[in-house]
Amino acid sequence: MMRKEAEPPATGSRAWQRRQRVAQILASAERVFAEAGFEGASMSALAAAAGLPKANLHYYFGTKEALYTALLDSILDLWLSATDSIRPENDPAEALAAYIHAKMRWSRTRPNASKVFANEVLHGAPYLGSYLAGDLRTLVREKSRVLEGWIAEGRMDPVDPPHLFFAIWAMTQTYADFGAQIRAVLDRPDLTAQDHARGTETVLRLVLKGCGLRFGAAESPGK
Amino acid sequence: MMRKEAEPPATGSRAWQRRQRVAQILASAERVFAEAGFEGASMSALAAAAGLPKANLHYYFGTKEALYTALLDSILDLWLSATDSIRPENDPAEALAAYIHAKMRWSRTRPNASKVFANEVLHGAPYLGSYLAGDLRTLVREKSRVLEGWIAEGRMDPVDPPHLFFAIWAMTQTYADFGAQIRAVLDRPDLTAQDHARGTETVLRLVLKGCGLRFGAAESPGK
DNA sequence: GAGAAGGCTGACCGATCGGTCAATCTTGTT
DNA sequence: AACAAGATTGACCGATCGGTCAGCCTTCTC
Repeated sequence: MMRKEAEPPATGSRAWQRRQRVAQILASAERVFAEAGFEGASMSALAAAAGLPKANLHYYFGTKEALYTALLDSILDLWLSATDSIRPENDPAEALAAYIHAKMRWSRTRPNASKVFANEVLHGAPYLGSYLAGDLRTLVREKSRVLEGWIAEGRMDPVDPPHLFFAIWAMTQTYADFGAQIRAVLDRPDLTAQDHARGTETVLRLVLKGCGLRFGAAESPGK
Repeated sequence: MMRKEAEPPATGSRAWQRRQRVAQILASAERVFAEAGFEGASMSALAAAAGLPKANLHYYFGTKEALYTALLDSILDLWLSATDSIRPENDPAEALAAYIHAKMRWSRTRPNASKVFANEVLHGAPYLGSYLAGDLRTLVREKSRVLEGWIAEGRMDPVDPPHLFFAIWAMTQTYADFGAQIRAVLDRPDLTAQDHARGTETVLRLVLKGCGLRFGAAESPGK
């Protein structure tokens, strides 16, 4: 649950190589955990996906649980980074639109990360629980206060801020988490750029108009 | 994927007892599969939850996979039953509101069923795939045509119908599937009736206003 | 009330699970 | 060149997995 950057080790050094290996294992593990879930992903499958012997994963992470939580930890950073646009001095419509765009982009570019997160929460968040009740709750309260400010100033309709966040998370992440269902219904082997554009436009429309804000076509911000 | 009602067997008869047992096993299996996923739910755990010896489950269902697909099958009926209100002769606002209410009610009363379904889709719908590409796709096309009719008549804004369905599914089911996250953020051991009311109101607001339809408070249908 | 059929279950099976470890190889330091 | 520390791996472990089966019990039929 901690983030630390600091002293980047010299390229090629021992510590650097170690980080490379760890990153390589986490990248392939993200795919396996997304497809199979925590219980369904076996250490041998994770090892095969990483192109390494099973014992090597245990050398780096100790246990399957530790590998999983390390992966979750790396995914969490992505989850929070998109709310930056929601600040009191910004325009509500532009801020929410930027947030939605960021979330939709994340679903398109990192669907497996989204699925790992979704799977964790779906099964009761046994490892993420304390984080959800901690950092995330704090973040939502903070951003909710911004929305309440906008509402009090008459800049948007009185939408319940936490529930608005739940709705935005749900609508944007569904394109990653439930991509199989969307692909099946739309009859596509993969979602096209146009599908994503239409999805983004639909989410923008519901949220912006739902909050009493202006909504032009996807990329025309004018009134 | 088939539905059959026909000849209800006499109470107390052999066939009747068998159905009772099957229903009892499916009910407890729904809970276990929802909490642990397909791979995470062991036959011994399923047996313990049902209060029966493991071999008894195999007697009724043969394999774990058969038990799982039987459960999925029983859940699917619920999934489709709520779209009845979306018919050309109905009022768009009332029809969508009824649909959303039905979906929200389902999330509150049958969260485990929703989770089992979500877990299946999340991991690529290996068992439901053909259903999603069959019955569900057909249903969405049919209902989308109704929405397109309303749009053509100027009775609602030009929202992309399939994506509107994706959004509604996502927003309503999130209260079941990601309930752990919502409870954590709201700091509740369980969601209250008021939480659900606020969630319902938020979804109604986004969808109705997003579609250019009237939206009064939750239960006041007036202009 | 005897036989058949269906319901039930303890004991067991091979396969696979997550994890361990000693031996070996590679790399950095001196 | 010699040594230490880190990295790698095949072989192996006990536990648990899904599944099987022979035998017992209960219930219905005639």
